[in-house]
Amino acid sequence: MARYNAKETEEKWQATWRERGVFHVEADPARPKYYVLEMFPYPSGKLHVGHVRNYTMGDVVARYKRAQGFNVLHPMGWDAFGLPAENAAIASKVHPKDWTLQNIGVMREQLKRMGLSYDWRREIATCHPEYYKHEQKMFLDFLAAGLAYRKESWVNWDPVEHSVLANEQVIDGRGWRSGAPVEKRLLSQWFLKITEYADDLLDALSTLERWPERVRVMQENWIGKSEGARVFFRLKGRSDTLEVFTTRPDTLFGAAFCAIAPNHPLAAELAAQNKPLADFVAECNRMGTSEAVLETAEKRGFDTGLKALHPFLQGWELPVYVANFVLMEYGAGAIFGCPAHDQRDLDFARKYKLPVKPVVLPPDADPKSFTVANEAYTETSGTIFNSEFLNGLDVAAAKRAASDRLMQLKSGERTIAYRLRDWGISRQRYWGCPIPVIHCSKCGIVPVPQAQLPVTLPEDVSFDQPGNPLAHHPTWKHTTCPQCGGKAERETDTFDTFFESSWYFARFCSPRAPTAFKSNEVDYWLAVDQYIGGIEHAVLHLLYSRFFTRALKQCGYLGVKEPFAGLFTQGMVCHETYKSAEGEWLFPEEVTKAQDNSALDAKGRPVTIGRIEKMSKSHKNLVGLDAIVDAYGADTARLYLLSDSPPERDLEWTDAGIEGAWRYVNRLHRLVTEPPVKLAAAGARVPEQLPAALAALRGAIHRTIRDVTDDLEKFRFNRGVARIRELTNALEAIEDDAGAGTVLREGLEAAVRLLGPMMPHLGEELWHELRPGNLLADEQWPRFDPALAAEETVTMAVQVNGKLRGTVELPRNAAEDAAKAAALALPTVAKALAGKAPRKTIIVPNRIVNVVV
RNA sequence: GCCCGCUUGGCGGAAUGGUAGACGCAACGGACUUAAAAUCCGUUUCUGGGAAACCGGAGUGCCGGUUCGAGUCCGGCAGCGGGCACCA
Repeated sequence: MARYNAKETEEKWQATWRERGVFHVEADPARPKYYVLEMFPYPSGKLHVGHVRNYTMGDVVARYKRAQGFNVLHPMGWDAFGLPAENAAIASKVHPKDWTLQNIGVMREQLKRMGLSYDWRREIATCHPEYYKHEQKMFLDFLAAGLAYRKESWVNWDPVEHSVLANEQVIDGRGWRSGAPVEKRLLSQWFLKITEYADDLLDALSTLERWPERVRVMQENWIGKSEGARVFFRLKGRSDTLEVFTTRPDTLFGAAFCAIAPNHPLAAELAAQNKPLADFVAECNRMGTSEAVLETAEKRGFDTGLKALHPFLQGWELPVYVANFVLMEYGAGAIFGCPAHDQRDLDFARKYKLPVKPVVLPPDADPKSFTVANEAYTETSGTIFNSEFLNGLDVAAAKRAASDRLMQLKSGERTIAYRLRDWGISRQRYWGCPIPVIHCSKCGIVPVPQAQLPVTLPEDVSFDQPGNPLAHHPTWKHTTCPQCGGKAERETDTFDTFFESSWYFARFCSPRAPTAFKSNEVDYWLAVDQYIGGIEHAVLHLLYSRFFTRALKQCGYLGVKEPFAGLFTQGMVCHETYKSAEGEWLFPEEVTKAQDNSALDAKGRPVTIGRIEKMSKSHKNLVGLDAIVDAYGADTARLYLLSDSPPERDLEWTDAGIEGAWRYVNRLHRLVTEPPVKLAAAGARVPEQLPAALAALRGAIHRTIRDVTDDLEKFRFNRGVARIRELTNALEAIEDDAGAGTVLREGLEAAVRLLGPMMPHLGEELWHELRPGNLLADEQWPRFDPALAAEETVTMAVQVNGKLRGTVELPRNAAEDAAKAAALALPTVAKALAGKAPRKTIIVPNRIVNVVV
């Protein structure tokens, strides 16, 4: 028996699709559109099977929507700027551009072998000036609109990457790529005003109905909105005030101290005349900010001797401390401490012997005896006491009353604080988009005139010394000031690479347009209807893109503010890990597994089988894509990636699993090419009257069409595959009878069409076998007949007191009396009743009869 | 600490409040074969009785509740995973 020749077949149909331009697409206002997009890859080298899971899912959606008549945009490109290219340049003397373009070449061919339905004419790579020149213009527009600005600030410095990182790129105090503990440095940097949109980014989350709840919650937490008040404390003996932020103005009468951040301007001012304070501030700045340090760090303060005057009570003086736990970046960089109702303030108060006065009385507590010992009362239920005009109010009312009084006294106002901070976009790296500004000693910072764009990267760079090659370049940065014509220097920082990925989805609509976007194209295609990618971008790329789209809208580029109407976050592909006796990671192909599941390396030495982890270069637990496609074909890999786990969960890649998918590919191929009964001619009608078994099979065919369609709508690919396998099993078991050939044909055609989006090459091949002439890719999605899908007889479960005692076969929609009679006629039911008369009978039509005694 | 999510056979996983374990993987037994591969058939939640056909009992992390009926809904607990966190 001939095995399916995947390689030959897949190449044949890929050539056909390519020659006929089947997946070329143009905007067409007369047709409904559907934009499917998978997060585009960084061209890091070669693809492994873990990379292609989300492309496969996107392709299923694209092909399915196409078959349903949508005008489907499904593009692919390359997030081509980034640090690995520079690291490769340093390590192996290859130019980042050459390295990147070469990788793109390799990966493009790998993707093409997967048979993905991309319109390859729309391919973009973000490292080309034809792409990045547009974002240079965007930046200048943002600058003009006040959405981009430069400031000196304490930034996250990655000592391994020799560059700044955004807050979103610091994970547990370490660089997101390098894993190195991040240091703080004071640098002048470019920022985008994402905080300007904090409220809108938060509010609009509720409109993203087709986003995973999880991602929305993560963005909500990241934005971190807190409603509260600013309080201006007058300072004794000074004319200025100290501003603090609090979410609990209701506890102002419980205040015991104020504290400011070590890098607060007031701290700097006081330290100038106070050596011990200066030493304390210096010590705080030396301290790391990693999680481990913070966990163990002692809460420490330094009494400045300054006194803050309480806004509500004349003569009440609070000591002002510099404290190591107060952050300059949040709120006002200063707090007031209420020890009774904040655990950290309580610890601080005990340490420095400050008073602890409770002002919120818990429900049922006695105002005369209630005290706070070692645990602050942080709940917001209770009544305010010890608080003058706030006494007797609940917490919410007291917050309002306190804020109102602050306003009256001009000692404060309501405000909202966000955890979100502006997006620092400067990177001290070569392989990125140059920031189009010029530094002039006379004119200051001057934008590059739009007519001079793009500012292109110089190609003749050297990576011999650490730091930014652009800064070391002998000539590139030297230029003239566009304003005064004098000597000036170019900005040598480049954009964070998340800049490029914040608008690429819109560029795909008109990828060769001379301007960034053609309005008729972006208006037609955006927003992306279905976006697919990893959860790791929940607060990176996905938040930046939402902000960027709003900024582009503000500057007149686009009409939409939300880029992605639907989002699906797929699980990762995992694999066992292997370690040699020396403790070195081993690739799966270096390991041989024995029957008892023990493992040996190439030289026969024992190998430790480690945890199942996400496929990654660092763990070497990779399965190369080429080897799998060579051995089994793209369709087998696609089927496995879709069928073995629900798409949002992780999937473990195993040899046995891919073998199982390969078996099914061959089985289906055989079923069509060597059918168990002679197939009727194409287009032959199914007879009206069929033997019972064939009628039942026909019902199953139509139910499968109905249910698989529903599964694809709901991203339940694994369930859909299971249903089609069930149908295949039933078709294999068909017995020859009158009309069998027509029913089998109907079933096979349905199965092939339903599997088409998942296994497009096999689909074309089998469709060609069944219906020579038309491409499956051009066929409509199959329809089902509801009358046929409805079962003629149903199996009803029969319970006595909720316990299953048997089943009865009845005609669909049988009368309740008939169902009851049939159920009571069962001997097992009679036995369970033990002579007692049924008290009640519950009947759910076509499902269950429950006899209650 | 706060906020999410998850917990079903040996494994991945199915089940609009209505027959728990579809579909697959693995394992075991058998057929075909000189043999292997491939393929095909069968068994496989646990457990009691039985030579067998078969007849029973228990079972979806744990405890409780709602319901004629709970994997599914509600309350509590545990474990695992994730996000945020000196955030005032």
